[in-house]
Amino acid sequence: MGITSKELAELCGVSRTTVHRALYNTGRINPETKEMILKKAKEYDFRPDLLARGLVTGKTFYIGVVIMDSDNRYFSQMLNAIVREARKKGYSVNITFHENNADIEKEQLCRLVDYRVDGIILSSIRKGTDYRKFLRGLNTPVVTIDNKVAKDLPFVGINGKKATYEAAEQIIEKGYEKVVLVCPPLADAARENVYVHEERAAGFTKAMRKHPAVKSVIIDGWDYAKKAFQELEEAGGRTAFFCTADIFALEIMQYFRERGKKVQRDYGIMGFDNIDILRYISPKLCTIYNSVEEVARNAVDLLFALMDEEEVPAERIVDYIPVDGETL
Amino acid sequence: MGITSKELAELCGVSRTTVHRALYNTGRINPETKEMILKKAKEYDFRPDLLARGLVTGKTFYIGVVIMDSDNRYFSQMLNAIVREARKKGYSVNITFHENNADIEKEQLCRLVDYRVDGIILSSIRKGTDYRKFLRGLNTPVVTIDNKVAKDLPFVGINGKKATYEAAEQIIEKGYEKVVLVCPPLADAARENVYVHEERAAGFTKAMRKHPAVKSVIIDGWDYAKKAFQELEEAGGRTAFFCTADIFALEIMQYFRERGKKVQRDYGIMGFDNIDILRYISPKLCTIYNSVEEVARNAVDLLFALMDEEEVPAERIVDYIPVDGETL
DNA sequence: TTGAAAGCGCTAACAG
DNA sequence: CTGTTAGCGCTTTCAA
Repeated sequence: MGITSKELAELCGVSRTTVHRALYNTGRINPETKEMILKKAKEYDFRPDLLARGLVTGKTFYIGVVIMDSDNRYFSQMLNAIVREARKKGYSVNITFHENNADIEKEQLCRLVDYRVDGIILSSIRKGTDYRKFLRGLNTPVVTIDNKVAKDLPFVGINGKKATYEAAEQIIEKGYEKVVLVCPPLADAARENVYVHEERAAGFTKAMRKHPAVKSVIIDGWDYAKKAFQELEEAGGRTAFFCTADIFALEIMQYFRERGKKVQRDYGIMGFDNIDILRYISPKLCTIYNSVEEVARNAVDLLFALMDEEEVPAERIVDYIPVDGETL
Repeated sequence: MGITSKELAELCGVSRTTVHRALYNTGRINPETKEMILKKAKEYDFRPDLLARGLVTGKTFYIGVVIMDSDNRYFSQMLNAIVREARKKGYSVNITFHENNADIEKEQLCRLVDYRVDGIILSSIRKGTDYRKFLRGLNTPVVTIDNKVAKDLPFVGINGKKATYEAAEQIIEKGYEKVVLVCPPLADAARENVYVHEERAAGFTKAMRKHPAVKSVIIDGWDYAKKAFQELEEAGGRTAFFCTADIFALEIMQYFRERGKKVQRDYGIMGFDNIDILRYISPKLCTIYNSVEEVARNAVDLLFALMDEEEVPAERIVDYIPVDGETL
């Protein structure tokens, strides 16, 4: 740290108030004193203590982010976009991970509030009215992303149900006789908020009901690759796997490859999210673009609106975009 | 925010000091008053204002991180590890990106200091004694990672030179008659700190000098995929590409695949870093594990030592680990 | 046009 | 064992 405003004031032979006025053009001030103060300020490289300012103004120009972690490719892209957006508006980002642990999530949220962040973006693993009450009790604007926590909490996400509905239709059109939904998180639905995946599963089942002739299977749980392989072996017609996240698709392709199964020849597969690493994967995975940048931008935007206490619609649904590939 | 310590004191009918003593076991206090205060504190969910505390104690329990961005897979893994390590020690992380812009880097560093972070981890794009002076002038412990900024600044990284030296030897042993080093950042060496890549290039050239019979080429600049392809076409013997980052290798493999070249049959290739997405890439890329977690752990560790004003060796070199694959 | 004084919420030295 | 007081560095009335 350099010099304080008090020291600067002494150096200039004026009061702290005058220094303040010179620096922030607030109130009337003699142009000459102002210039003199600015010169000295530059000379001594005065920079205000942001902690002290935050304490008195009640604004820290910080936003807090609580997500699972940044190992997950989707989240690290999200984080990147959030930091960028925030910076544009002069905000810094305080990042924390809950690591899929409900207690940690709560703890981190409290900590952020105690640091007086101006707002929070949260991808929660919790849900329900109790938790909504807790979030409200923080007395800090919170925007939820990905997983919806409760109906009336600000939320940004995509319409996953519609996306998977349409995708399933498309798969069926291609003539697959058996379509397997791979959705591991469903197994955790009792303990965690897996809204994102439930929505995607819902779209799938809705589509399958329309086509009773096509065989349909749902796989949940984290030994999904093995289960998927069994389904492929049993077969009973051309089989496609629809995964509720790209990462599951990649794991399965890997698993199948090691067992001599070739995509397109032996099976079809589709993912969801269009994470950036797909660029390096061959053959190109069919997927659905869950526009991270768009979600991030909207989340930050909505958060700022809430911080300004604007009356805003509490929900923003961003468009998804189907991405063509070579795996169906 | 909930209730303040002053309000809590009133509620309990004692002074703020007593409240403080009850909460933090400091100094003598009547067990009964203590219990009473703790009970009330819990009842009203008192949590101290961390900003105010930071202002008075001079410690914020924040560390700042300045890296390029979290699009880069290496950095997002790094970030993840740093946040984890920091949390273990009760610290939060304030994350900022410099986006390869020297001015932004400086600005972000200042901002972090003005927020009184207790220490900073920096992957810089600058170097030299002037910049070292600037960093010293921040009066905040700074640990540099990846790129060394100046000799006597705390630094954590791996021995890239030795790693590439050994790797090059290995490639040559496999009988390749031409080895191409792909190191795009070298083209930016005048403007940026590209220490990491310079080191890796140095190890390569050192090895090649030992084997004058093997043809050796160096490619820099960001149209490297095209250039690499030209080298392959010209050939003049079995050709291997040694890339100073996995990501370059992936781009090249992609580029070559689109042009009908098959790895191992038509060329050999090796990367550096062992980023996590390689797991999904087939064939498995030969590479060198740049132990992110290890680097992160050491960086945080070293930073804490500096913050405690311990006399510590300013440099920690972490081991790399060669990773076998199917691309040579 | 300038300055004095209060206060943000906390900690810490010093009295009682 | 408890309370008073001062102060971290800033902003913001209010008065001169």
